[in-house]
Amino acid sequence: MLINPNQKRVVNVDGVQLSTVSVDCVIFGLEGDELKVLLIQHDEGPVEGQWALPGDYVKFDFDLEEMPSIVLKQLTGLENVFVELFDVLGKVNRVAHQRVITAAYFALISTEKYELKKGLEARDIKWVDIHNIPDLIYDHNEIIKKGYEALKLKLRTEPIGVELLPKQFTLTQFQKMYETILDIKLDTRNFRKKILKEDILIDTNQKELNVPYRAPNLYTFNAEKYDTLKAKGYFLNIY
Amino acid sequence: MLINPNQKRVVNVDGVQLSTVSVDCVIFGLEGDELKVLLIQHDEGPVEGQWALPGDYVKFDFDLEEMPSIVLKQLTGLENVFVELFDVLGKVNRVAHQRVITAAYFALISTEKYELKKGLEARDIKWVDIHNIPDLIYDHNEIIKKGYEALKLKLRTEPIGVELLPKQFTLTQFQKMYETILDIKLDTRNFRKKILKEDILIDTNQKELNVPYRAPNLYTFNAEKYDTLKAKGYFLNIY
DNA sequence: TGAGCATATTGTAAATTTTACATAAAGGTA
DNA sequence: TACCTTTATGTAAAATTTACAATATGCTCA
Repeated sequence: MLINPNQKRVVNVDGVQLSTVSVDCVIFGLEGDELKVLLIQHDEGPVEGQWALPGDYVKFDFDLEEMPSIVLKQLTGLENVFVELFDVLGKVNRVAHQRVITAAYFALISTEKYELKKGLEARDIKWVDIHNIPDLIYDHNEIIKKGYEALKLKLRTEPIGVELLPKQFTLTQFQKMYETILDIKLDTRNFRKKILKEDILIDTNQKELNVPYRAPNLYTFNAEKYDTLKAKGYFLNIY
Repeated sequence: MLINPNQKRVVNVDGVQLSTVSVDCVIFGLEGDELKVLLIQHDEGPVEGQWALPGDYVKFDFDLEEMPSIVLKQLTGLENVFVELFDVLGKVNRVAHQRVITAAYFALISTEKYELKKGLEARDIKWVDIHNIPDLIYDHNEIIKKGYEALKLKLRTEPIGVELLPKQFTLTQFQKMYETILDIKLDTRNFRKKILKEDILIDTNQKELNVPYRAPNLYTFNAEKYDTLKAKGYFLNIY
Protein backbone atom coordinates (compact mmCIF):
# COMPACT_ATOMS: atom_id res chain seq x y z
CA MET A 1 0.00 0.00 0.00
CA LEU A 2 1.16 3.47 -0.76
CA ILE A 3 0.28 6.07 1.80
CA ASN A 4 0.10 9.58 0.46
CA PRO A 5 0.09 12.53 2.80
CA ASN A 6 -1.46 14.68 0.11
CA GLN A 7 -4.21 12.72 -1.50
CA LYS A 8 -5.20 15.62 -3.67
CA ARG A 9 -2.08 15.24 -5.79
CA VAL A 10 -2.24 11.54 -6.52
CA VAL A 11 -2.51 10.51 -10.14
CA ASN A 12 -2.63 7.11 -11.77
CA VAL A 13 -0.43 5.64 -14.51
CA ASP A 14 -2.22 7.63 -17.18
CA GLY A 15 -1.74 10.87 -15.29
CA VAL A 16 -5.37 10.89 -14.27
CA GLN A 17 -6.17 12.43 -10.93
CA LEU A 18 -7.79 10.26 -8.27
CA SER A 19 -10.58 10.94 -5.83
CA THR A 20 -11.98 9.44 -2.70
CA VAL A 21 -15.46 8.10 -3.41
CA SER A 22 -18.09 7.31 -0.82
CA VAL A 23 -21.74 6.36 -0.60
CA ASP A 24 -24.22 7.96 1.77
CA CYS A 25 -27.58 6.38 2.54
CA VAL A 26 -30.78 8.14 3.45
CA ILE A 27 -32.61 5.24 5.06
CA PHE A 28 -36.34 5.85 5.45
CA GLY A 29 -38.65 4.00 7.79
CA LEU A 30 -42.21 4.50 9.04
CA GLU A 31 -42.95 4.64 12.74
CA GLY A 32 -46.58 5.22 13.51
CA ASP A 33 -47.49 8.19 11.39
CA GLU A 34 -43.97 9.57 11.26
CA LEU A 35 -41.44 9.21 8.47
CA LYS A 36 -38.01 8.68 9.97
CA VAL A 37 -34.41 8.66 8.83
CA LEU A 38 -31.63 6.57 10.31
CA LEU A 39 -28.63 8.55 11.62
CA ILE A 40 -25.36 7.49 13.19
CA GLN A 41 -23.04 9.31 15.54
CA HIS A 42 -19.34 9.21 14.70
CA ASP A 43 -17.13 7.75 17.38
CA GLU A 44 -13.71 9.18 16.49
CA GLY A 45 -11.75 11.31 14.07
CA PRO A 46 -12.35 14.97 13.28
CA VAL A 47 -16.12 14.53 13.33
CA GLU A 48 -16.26 12.67 16.66
CA GLY A 49 -19.59 13.02 18.39
CA GLN A 50 -21.31 14.49 15.36
CA TRP A 51 -24.33 12.98 13.69
CA ALA A 52 -24.30 11.91 10.07
CA LEU A 53 -25.83 9.72 7.42
CA PRO A 54 -24.65 6.12 7.39
CA GLY A 55 -22.24 5.46 4.57
CA ASP A 56 -18.90 4.04 3.59
CA TYR A 57 -15.97 4.55 1.30
CA VAL A 58 -15.97 2.64 -1.94
CA LYS A 59 -13.39 -0.13 -1.77
CA PHE A 60 -11.26 -1.34 -4.70
CA ASP A 61 -12.91 -4.68 -5.01
CA PHE A 62 -16.52 -3.73 -4.57
CA ASP A 63 -18.90 -2.43 -7.18
CA LEU A 64 -20.16 1.01 -6.25
CA GLU A 65 -23.68 -0.34 -6.72
CA GLU A 66 -23.34 -2.95 -4.00
CA MET A 67 -22.08 -0.55 -1.34
CA PRO A 68 -25.49 0.67 -0.15
CA SER A 69 -26.65 -2.90 0.44
CA ILE A 70 -23.51 -3.59 2.45
CA VAL A 71 -24.13 -0.52 4.60
CA LEU A 72 -27.76 -1.56 5.10
CA LYS A 73 -26.82 -5.11 6.03
CA GLN A 74 -24.33 -3.90 8.62
CA LEU A 75 -26.79 -1.52 10.24
CA THR A 76 -29.97 -3.56 10.21
CA GLY A 77 -29.12 -7.11 9.22
CA LEU A 78 -31.63 -6.69 6.39
CA GLU A 79 -30.96 -7.86 2.84
CA ASN A 80 -32.80 -7.20 -0.42
CA VAL A 81 -33.71 -3.75 0.72
CA PHE A 82 -35.09 -1.28 -1.81
CA VAL A 83 -32.26 1.12 -2.68
CA GLU A 84 -32.06 3.80 -5.33
CA LEU A 85 -29.50 6.39 -6.38
CA PHE A 86 -30.79 9.93 -6.32
CA ASP A 87 -27.76 12.21 -6.49
CA VAL A 88 -24.02 12.54 -6.67
CA LEU A 89 -22.28 15.33 -4.81
CA GLY A 90 -18.80 16.34 -5.80
CA LYS A 91 -18.01 19.91 -4.92
CA VAL A 92 -14.28 20.33 -4.27
CA ASN A 93 -14.65 21.45 -0.67
CA ARG A 94 -17.81 19.67 0.44
CA VAL A 95 -15.72 17.71 2.95
CA ALA A 96 -12.99 19.48 4.90
CA HIS A 97 -9.34 18.49 4.25
CA GLN A 98 -10.23 15.90 1.67
CA ARG A 99 -11.86 15.74 -1.72
CA VAL A 100 -14.67 13.25 -1.46
CA ILE A 101 -17.22 12.53 -4.17
CA THR A 102 -20.26 10.80 -2.78
CA ALA A 103 -23.10 8.86 -4.34
CA ALA A 104 -26.33 9.42 -2.44
CA TYR A 105 -28.85 6.59 -2.22
CA PHE A 106 -32.17 6.36 -0.51
CA ALA A 107 -33.38 3.12 1.00
CA LEU A 108 -36.81 2.08 2.22
CA ILE A 109 -37.02 -0.40 5.06
CA SER A 110 -40.21 -1.99 6.19
CA THR A 111 -41.68 -1.85 9.66
CA GLU A 112 -40.88 -5.47 10.26
CA LYS A 113 -38.39 -6.88 12.68
CA TYR A 114 -34.76 -5.91 12.44
CA GLU A 115 -32.05 -5.14 14.94
CA LEU A 116 -30.15 -1.89 14.74
CA LYS A 117 -26.39 -2.35 14.96
CA LYS A 118 -24.35 0.80 15.20
CA GLY A 119 -21.24 -0.81 13.70
CA LEU A 120 -17.61 -0.38 14.78
CA GLU A 121 -17.13 3.25 13.82
CA ALA A 122 -20.35 4.62 15.28
CA ARG A 123 -20.99 5.60 18.86
CA ASP A 124 -24.73 5.60 18.50
CA ILE A 125 -27.51 5.11 15.99
CA LYS A 126 -31.10 6.38 15.99
CA TRP A 127 -34.23 7.09 13.99
CA VAL A 128 -35.07 10.77 13.57
CA ASP A 129 -38.27 12.34 12.26
CA ILE A 130 -37.78 13.71 8.75
CA HIS A 131 -39.15 17.07 9.91
CA ASN A 132 -36.77 17.33 12.83
CA ILE A 133 -33.28 16.47 11.58
CA PRO A 134 -30.45 17.87 13.74
CA ASP A 135 -27.36 19.57 12.28
CA LEU A 136 -25.30 16.95 10.53
CA ILE A 137 -21.73 16.89 9.25
CA TYR A 138 -20.71 18.25 5.85
CA ASP A 139 -23.63 18.59 3.44
CA HIS A 140 -25.64 15.73 4.92
CA ASN A 141 -28.64 17.94 5.75
CA GLU A 142 -28.78 18.93 2.09
CA ILE A 143 -28.50 15.29 1.04
CA ILE A 144 -31.45 14.31 3.25
CA LYS A 145 -33.51 17.16 1.86
CA LYS A 146 -32.80 16.06 -1.70
CA GLY A 147 -33.42 12.46 -0.79
CA TYR A 148 -36.81 13.31 0.69
CA GLU A 149 -37.74 15.26 -2.44
CA ALA A 150 -36.63 12.30 -4.55
CA LEU A 151 -38.77 9.96 -2.45
CA LYS A 152 -41.84 12.18 -2.73
CA LEU A 153 -41.41 12.55 -6.47
CA LYS A 154 -40.90 8.85 -6.96
CA LEU A 155 -43.89 8.01 -4.81
CA ARG A 156 -46.07 9.99 -7.19
CA THR A 157 -44.92 7.96 -10.17
CA GLU A 158 -44.36 4.51 -8.67
CA PRO A 159 -45.94 2.74 -5.70
CA ILE A 160 -42.57 2.15 -4.01
CA GLY A 161 -44.13 3.01 -0.67
CA VAL A 162 -45.04 -0.65 -0.20
CA GLU A 163 -41.37 -1.17 0.63
CA LEU A 164 -42.01 0.72 3.87
CA LEU A 165 -44.87 -1.56 4.92
CA PRO A 166 -44.94 -5.14 6.14
CA LYS A 167 -45.60 -7.86 3.57
CA GLN A 168 -49.26 -7.82 4.47
CA PHE A 169 -50.88 -4.49 5.22
CA THR A 170 -54.29 -2.90 5.55
CA LEU A 171 -55.72 -0.27 3.24
CA THR A 172 -55.63 2.14 6.15
CA GLN A 173 -51.89 1.59 6.54
CA PHE A 174 -51.46 1.97 2.80
CA GLN A 175 -53.32 5.28 2.78
CA LYS A 176 -51.59 6.59 5.89
CA MET A 177 -48.24 5.78 4.31
CA TYR A 178 -49.04 8.14 1.42
CA GLU A 179 -50.37 10.78 3.77
CA THR A 180 -47.31 10.62 6.01
CA ILE A 181 -44.74 10.78 3.23
CA LEU A 182 -46.49 13.38 1.10
CA ASP A 183 -47.78 15.34 4.09
CA ILE A 184 -51.32 15.50 2.72
CA LYS A 185 -54.80 14.28 3.61
CA LEU A 186 -56.58 11.87 1.29
CA ASP A 187 -60.26 11.00 1.00
CA THR A 188 -60.63 7.39 2.11
CA ARG A 189 -63.45 6.46 -0.25
CA ASN A 190 -61.81 7.94 -3.31
CA PHE A 191 -58.39 6.60 -2.38
CA ARG A 192 -59.66 3.05 -1.99
CA LYS A 193 -61.69 3.25 -5.16
CA LYS A 194 -58.64 4.32 -7.11
CA ILE A 195 -56.17 1.88 -5.58
CA LEU A 196 -58.47 -1.11 -5.94
CA LYS A 197 -59.24 -0.25 -9.53
CA GLU A 198 -55.51 -0.11 -10.26
CA ASP A 199 -55.51 -3.78 -9.33
CA ILE A 200 -52.00 -3.72 -7.88
CA LEU A 201 -53.08 -4.96 -4.47
CA ILE A 202 -54.14 -8.52 -3.74
CA ASP A 203 -56.80 -9.19 -1.15
CA THR A 204 -55.42 -11.99 1.05
CA ASN A 205 -58.89 -12.58 2.54
CA GLN A 206 -57.20 -12.58 5.90
CA LYS A 207 -57.95 -10.18 8.69
CA GLU A 208 -55.60 -8.50 11.09
CA LEU A 209 -55.70 -10.28 14.44
CA ASN A 210 -55.85 -8.92 17.96
CA VAL A 211 -57.36 -5.57 17.19
CA PRO A 212 -59.93 -4.19 19.65
CA TYR A 213 -62.33 -3.13 16.88
CA ARG A 214 -63.53 -4.28 13.50
CA ALA A 215 -60.67 -6.34 12.04
CA PRO A 216 -59.36 -4.85 8.79
CA ASN A 217 -58.61 -6.88 5.68
CA LEU A 218 -54.98 -7.59 4.76
CA TYR A 219 -53.54 -7.00 1.30
CA THR A 220 -50.26 -7.75 -0.42
CA PHE A 221 -48.63 -5.90 -3.26
CA ASN A 222 -49.04 -7.45 -6.69
CA ALA A 223 -45.51 -6.93 -7.99
CA GLU A 224 -45.95 -8.97 -11.18
CA LYS A 225 -49.10 -7.13 -12.15
CA TYR A 226 -47.40 -3.85 -11.45
CA ASP A 227 -44.36 -4.78 -13.53
CA THR A 228 -46.47 -5.53 -16.60
CA LEU A 229 -48.34 -2.27 -16.14
CA LYS A 230 -45.07 -0.41 -15.74
CA ALA A 231 -43.65 -1.98 -18.90
CA LYS A 232 -46.54 -0.43 -20.81
CA GLY A 233 -45.61 2.97 -19.45
CA TYR A 234 -47.84 3.37 -16.45
CA PHE A 235 -48.02 5.87 -13.62
CA LEU A 236 -49.90 5.74 -10.37
CA ASN A 237 -50.77 9.31 -9.57
CA ILE A 238 -52.09 10.07 -6.14
CA TYR A 239 -52.86 13.58 -5.05
CA MET B 1 2.90 14.75 -8.79
CA LEU B 2 3.11 11.14 -7.77
CA ILE B 3 2.82 8.65 -10.54
CA ASN B 4 1.57 5.25 -9.48
CA PRO B 5 1.97 2.24 -11.73
CA ASN B 6 -0.80 0.47 -9.87
CA GLN B 7 -3.59 2.93 -9.35
CA LYS B 8 -5.78 0.31 -7.78
CA ARG B 9 -3.61 0.20 -4.69
CA VAL B 10 -3.38 3.90 -3.94
CA VAL B 11 -4.77 5.08 -0.62
CA ASN B 12 -4.85 8.50 0.98
CA VAL B 13 -3.56 9.64 4.35
CA ASP B 14 -6.52 8.07 6.13
CA GLY B 15 -5.96 4.75 4.44
CA VAL B 16 -8.92 5.31 2.18
CA GLN B 17 -8.74 3.80 -1.26
CA LEU B 18 -8.90 6.14 -4.25
CA SER B 19 -10.72 5.88 -7.56
CA THR B 20 -10.62 7.48 -10.93
CA VAL B 21 -13.85 9.41 -11.47
CA SER B 22 -15.20 10.54 -14.81
CA VAL B 23 -18.30 12.10 -16.29
CA ASP B 24 -20.00 10.87 -19.45
CA CYS B 25 -22.54 12.97 -21.31
CA VAL B 26 -25.45 11.74 -23.36
CA ILE B 27 -26.07 14.87 -25.43
CA PHE B 28 -29.45 14.89 -27.13
CA GLY B 29 -30.43 17.03 -30.08
CA LEU B 30 -33.33 17.11 -32.54
CA GLU B 31 -32.67 16.99 -36.27
CA GLY B 32 -35.85 17.02 -38.30
CA ASP B 33 -37.95 14.28 -36.77
CA GLU B 34 -34.99 12.34 -35.42
CA LEU B 35 -33.62 12.35 -31.89
CA LYS B 36 -29.84 12.25 -32.05
CA VAL B 37 -26.94 11.68 -29.68
CA LEU B 38 -23.49 13.23 -30.00
CA LEU B 39 -20.61 10.73 -30.21
CA ILE B 40 -16.87 11.17 -30.47
CA GLN B 41 -14.20 8.90 -31.90
CA HIS B 42 -11.10 8.41 -29.77
CA ASP B 43 -7.85 9.40 -31.44
CA GLU B 44 -5.29 7.42 -29.44
CA GLY B 45 -4.70 5.06 -26.56
CA PRO B 46 -6.15 1.58 -26.12
CA VAL B 47 -9.53 2.66 -27.53
CA GLU B 48 -8.14 4.41 -30.64
CA GLY B 49 -10.64 4.59 -33.46
CA GLN B 50 -13.56 3.51 -31.30
CA TRP B 51 -16.67 5.57 -30.75
CA ALA B 52 -17.77 6.72 -27.34
CA LEU B 53 -19.75 9.23 -25.33
CA PRO B 54 -18.07 12.56 -24.79
CA GLY B 55 -16.76 12.91 -21.26
CA ASP B 56 -13.81 13.76 -19.10
CA TYR B 57 -12.02 12.83 -15.94
CA VAL B 58 -12.87 14.83 -12.85
CA LYS B 59 -9.94 17.11 -11.98
CA PHE B 60 -8.84 18.03 -8.45
CA ASP B 61 -9.89 21.61 -8.65
CA PHE B 62 -13.22 21.26 -10.39
CA ASP B 63 -16.56 20.47 -8.86
CA LEU B 64 -17.98 17.27 -10.29
CA GLU B 65 -21.14 19.22 -11.06
CA GLU B 66 -19.41 21.64 -13.40
CA MET B 67 -17.71 18.98 -15.50
CA PRO B 68 -20.64 18.31 -17.88
CA SER B 69 -20.88 22.01 -18.73
CA ILE B 70 -17.16 22.10 -19.45
CA VAL B 71 -17.48 19.11 -21.77
CA LEU B 72 -20.46 20.74 -23.50
CA LYS B 73 -18.66 24.04 -23.90
CA GLN B 74 -15.65 22.35 -25.48
CA LEU B 75 -17.73 20.38 -27.94
CA THR B 76 -20.31 22.94 -28.99
CA GLY B 77 -19.28 26.32 -27.63
CA LEU B 78 -22.67 26.42 -25.91
CA GLU B 79 -23.13 27.58 -22.32
CA ASN B 80 -26.10 27.33 -19.96
CA VAL B 81 -27.11 24.05 -21.47
CA PHE B 82 -29.71 21.91 -19.68
CA VAL B 83 -27.81 19.10 -17.94
CA GLU B 84 -29.04 16.51 -15.48
CA LEU B 85 -27.51 13.56 -13.68
CA PHE B 86 -29.28 10.29 -14.32
CA ASP B 87 -26.94 7.55 -13.13
CA VAL B 88 -23.61 6.59 -11.64
CA LEU B 89 -21.82 3.49 -12.84
CA GLY B 90 -19.15 1.94 -10.70
CA LYS B 91 -18.73 -1.75 -11.36
CA VAL B 92 -15.16 -2.82 -10.64
CA ASN B 93 -14.41 -3.98 -14.16
CA ARG B 94 -16.59 -1.71 -16.26
CA VAL B 95 -13.44 -0.21 -17.80
CA ALA B 96 -10.54 -2.49 -18.71
CA HIS B 97 -7.26 -2.11 -16.77
CA GLN B 98 -8.56 0.66 -14.58
CA ARG B 99 -11.24 1.21 -11.99
CA VAL B 100 -13.30 4.14 -13.17
CA ILE B 101 -16.47 5.36 -11.53
CA THR B 102 -18.47 7.54 -13.87
CA ALA B 103 -21.31 9.98 -13.37
CA ALA B 104 -23.70 9.91 -16.33
CA TYR B 105 -25.45 13.11 -17.34
CA PHE B 106 -27.85 13.85 -20.11
CA ALA B 107 -27.88 17.22 -21.83
CA LEU B 108 -30.42 18.78 -24.17
CA ILE B 109 -29.17 21.17 -26.78
CA SER B 110 -31.42 23.24 -28.93
CA THR B 111 -31.57 23.26 -32.69
CA GLU B 112 -29.98 26.66 -32.86
CA LYS B 113 -26.59 27.57 -34.18
CA TYR B 114 -23.48 25.99 -32.71
CA GLU B 115 -20.25 24.69 -34.10
CA LEU B 116 -19.12 21.17 -33.32
CA LYS B 117 -15.51 20.99 -32.17
CA LYS B 118 -14.11 17.54 -31.77
CA GLY B 119 -11.50 18.63 -29.22
CA LEU B 120 -7.87 17.56 -28.92
CA GLU B 121 -8.37 13.92 -27.98
CA ALA B 122 -11.02 13.08 -30.54
CA ARG B 123 -10.49 12.12 -34.14
CA ASP B 124 -14.07 12.76 -35.15
CA ILE B 125 -17.44 13.80 -33.78
CA LYS B 126 -20.94 13.14 -35.11
CA TRP B 127 -24.66 13.05 -34.38
CA VAL B 128 -26.19 9.58 -34.43
CA ASP B 129 -29.87 8.62 -34.39
CA ILE B 130 -30.92 7.27 -30.99
CA HIS B 131 -32.32 4.17 -32.68
CA ASN B 132 -29.13 3.42 -34.55
CA ILE B 133 -26.24 3.71 -32.10
CA PRO B 134 -23.10 1.78 -33.14
CA ASP B 135 -21.08 -0.38 -30.74
CA LEU B 136 -19.37 1.91 -28.28
CA ILE B 137 -16.54 1.40 -25.79
CA TYR B 138 -17.06 0.00 -22.29
CA ASP B 139 -20.67 0.24 -21.11
CA HIS B 140 -21.50 3.34 -23.13
CA ASN B 141 -24.33 1.66 -25.04
CA GLU B 142 -25.95 0.81 -21.72
CA ILE B 143 -25.44 4.39 -20.53
CA ILE B 144 -27.18 5.78 -23.61
CA LYS B 145 -30.07 3.37 -23.15
CA LYS B 146 -30.51 4.44 -19.55
CA GLY B 147 -30.14 8.08 -20.50
CA TYR B 148 -32.86 7.75 -23.11
CA GLU B 149 -35.17 6.10 -20.60
CA ALA B 150 -34.41 8.89 -18.12
CA LEU B 151 -35.22 11.48 -20.79
CA LYS B 152 -38.52 9.83 -21.70
CA LEU B 153 -39.53 9.50 -18.07
CA LYS B 154 -38.62 13.09 -17.31
CA LEU B 155 -40.44 14.34 -20.38
CA ARG B 156 -43.65 12.83 -19.01
CA THR B 157 -43.33 14.71 -15.74
CA GLU B 158 -41.69 17.98 -16.82
CA PRO B 159 -41.78 19.88 -20.10
CA ILE B 160 -37.99 19.87 -20.43
CA GLY B 161 -38.34 19.19 -24.13
CA VAL B 162 -38.41 22.93 -24.77
CA GLU B 163 -34.64 22.79 -24.20
CA LEU B 164 -34.38 20.97 -27.52
CA LEU B 165 -36.26 23.66 -29.44
CA PRO B 166 -35.28 27.17 -30.50
CA LYS B 167 -36.36 30.05 -28.23
CA GLN B 168 -39.42 30.60 -30.40
CA PHE B 169 -41.19 27.57 -31.80
CA THR B 170 -44.46 26.56 -33.38
CA LEU B 171 -47.04 24.26 -31.82
CA THR B 172 -46.31 21.82 -34.61
CA GLN B 173 -42.64 21.72 -33.61
CA PHE B 174 -43.65 21.34 -29.97
CA GLN B 175 -45.91 18.40 -30.75
CA LYS B 176 -43.42 16.74 -33.07
CA MET B 177 -40.77 17.01 -30.35
CA TYR B 178 -42.94 14.89 -28.04
CA GLU B 179 -43.76 12.46 -30.81
CA THR B 180 -40.11 12.04 -31.77
CA ILE B 181 -38.79 11.52 -28.27
CA LEU B 182 -41.59 9.31 -27.00
CA ASP B 183 -42.03 7.51 -30.31
CA ILE B 184 -45.78 7.99 -30.34
CA LYS B 185 -48.45 9.76 -32.39
CA LEU B 186 -50.53 12.48 -30.78
CA ASP B 187 -53.86 13.96 -31.83
CA THR B 188 -53.19 17.55 -32.85
CA ARG B 189 -56.49 18.97 -31.63
CA ASN B 190 -56.34 17.32 -28.24
CA PHE B 191 -52.66 18.06 -27.81
CA ARG B 192 -53.07 21.77 -28.50
CA LYS B 193 -56.14 21.99 -26.30
CA LYS B 194 -54.22 20.49 -23.40
CA ILE B 195 -51.02 22.45 -23.85
CA LEU B 196 -52.75 25.79 -24.25
CA LYS B 197 -54.90 25.17 -21.22
CA GLU B 198 -51.75 24.43 -19.17
CA ASP B 199 -50.80 28.02 -19.91
CA ILE B 200 -47.08 27.33 -20.00
CA LEU B 201 -46.62 28.66 -23.54
CA ILE B 202 -46.74 32.32 -24.44
CA ASP B 203 -48.14 33.36 -27.81
CA THR B 204 -45.62 35.82 -29.25
CA ASN B 205 -48.15 36.95 -31.86
CA GLN B 206 -45.39 36.59 -34.38
CA LYS B 207 -45.51 34.29 -37.36
CA GLU B 208 -42.77 32.15 -38.81
CA LEU B 209 -41.38 33.86 -41.91
CA ASN B 210 -40.49 32.48 -45.32
CA VAL B 211 -42.71 29.43 -45.25
CA PRO B 212 -44.45 28.47 -48.51
CA TYR B 213 -47.80 27.86 -46.78
CA ARG B 214 -49.92 29.27 -44.00
CA ALA B 215 -47.46 30.86 -41.59
CA PRO B 216 -47.66 29.28 -38.12
CA ASN B 217 -47.74 31.22 -34.89
CA LEU B 218 -44.62 31.33 -32.73
CA TYR B 219 -44.62 30.59 -29.01
CA THR B 220 -42.09 30.83 -26.19
CA PHE B 221 -41.93 28.80 -23.01
CA ASN B 222 -43.28 30.50 -19.91
CA ALA B 223 -40.59 29.44 -17.45
CA GLU B 224 -41.79 31.60 -14.56
CA LYS B 225 -45.35 30.35 -14.84
CA TYR B 226 -44.08 26.82 -15.01
CA ASP B 227 -41.87 27.28 -11.96
CA THR B 228 -44.79 28.47 -9.83
CA LEU B 229 -46.87 25.56 -11.02
CA LYS B 230 -44.03 23.17 -10.30
CA ALA B 231 -43.59 24.57 -6.80
CA LYS B 232 -47.18 23.58 -6.09
CA GLY B 233 -46.39 20.04 -7.17
CA TYR B 234 -47.46 19.93 -10.77
CA PHE B 235 -47.03 17.42 -13.56
CA LEU B 236 -47.56 17.75 -17.26
CA ASN B 237 -48.66 14.36 -18.44
CA ILE B 238 -48.74 13.72 -22.14
CA TYR B 239 -49.63 10.36 -23.57
C1' DT C 1 -75.73 -10.23 26.59
C1' DG C 2 -76.36 -5.98 24.89
C1' DA C 3 -74.90 -1.12 24.76
C1' DG C 4 -71.08 1.47 23.58
C1' DC C 5 -66.88 2.35 21.21
C1' DA C 6 -63.44 2.52 17.51
C1' DT C 7 -62.32 1.72 13.13
C1' DA C 8 -63.52 -0.41 8.50
C1' DT C 9 -66.13 -0.27 4.62
C1' DT C 10 -69.00 1.36 0.99
C1' DG C 11 -72.18 4.59 -3.24
C1' DT C 12 -73.78 8.25 -5.92
C1' DA C 13 -74.45 12.42 -8.31
C1' DA C 14 -72.07 16.45 -10.26
C1' DA C 15 -68.09 18.31 -12.31
C1' DT C 16 -64.16 17.80 -14.92
C1' DT C 17 -61.21 15.69 -18.10
C1' DT C 18 -60.26 12.82 -21.85
C1' DT C 19 -61.19 10.90 -26.12
C1' DA C 20 -62.51 10.40 -30.91
C1' DC C 21 -63.06 12.54 -34.95
C1' DA C 22 -63.03 16.22 -39.90
C1' DT C 23 -63.35 20.60 -41.96
C1' DA C 24 -62.32 25.34 -42.82
C1' DA C 25 -58.68 29.03 -42.93
C1' DA C 26 -54.39 30.98 -44.38
C1' DG C 27 -50.76 32.04 -47.30
C1' DG C 28 -47.66 31.04 -50.90
C1' DT C 29 -47.02 29.09 -55.72
C1' DA C 30 -47.94 28.28 -60.50
C1' DT D 1 -57.45 32.57 -59.32
C1' DA D 2 -57.10 27.74 -58.67
C1' DC D 3 -54.25 24.77 -56.14
C1' DC D 4 -51.28 23.03 -52.73
C1' DT D 5 -49.54 22.52 -48.07
C1' DT D 6 -49.88 23.23 -43.49
C1' DT D 7 -52.29 25.61 -39.61
C1' DA D 8 -56.01 26.00 -36.73
C1' DT D 9 -60.16 24.83 -34.55
C1' DG D 10 -65.30 22.38 -31.90
C1' DT D 11 -68.32 19.11 -30.10
C1' DA D 12 -70.47 15.19 -28.25
C1' DA D 13 -69.70 10.82 -25.75
C1' DA D 14 -67.08 8.39 -22.46
C1' DA D 15 -64.24 8.08 -18.62
C1' DT D 16 -62.42 9.89 -14.56
C1' DT D 17 -62.35 12.68 -10.61
C1' DT D 18 -64.42 14.96 -6.93
C1' DA D 19 -67.27 15.91 -2.91
C1' DC D 20 -69.62 14.08 0.57
C1' DA D 21 -71.79 10.63 5.31
C1' DA D 22 -74.02 6.58 6.78
C1' DT D 23 -73.67 1.74 7.92
C1' DA D 24 -71.03 -2.50 9.18
C1' DT D 25 -68.06 -5.00 12.09
C1' DG D 26 -65.92 -6.75 16.02
C1' DC D 27 -64.28 -5.97 20.48
C1' DT D 28 -64.87 -4.27 25.42
C1' DC D 29 -67.08 -3.54 29.41
C1' DA D 30 -70.98 -2.99 32.44
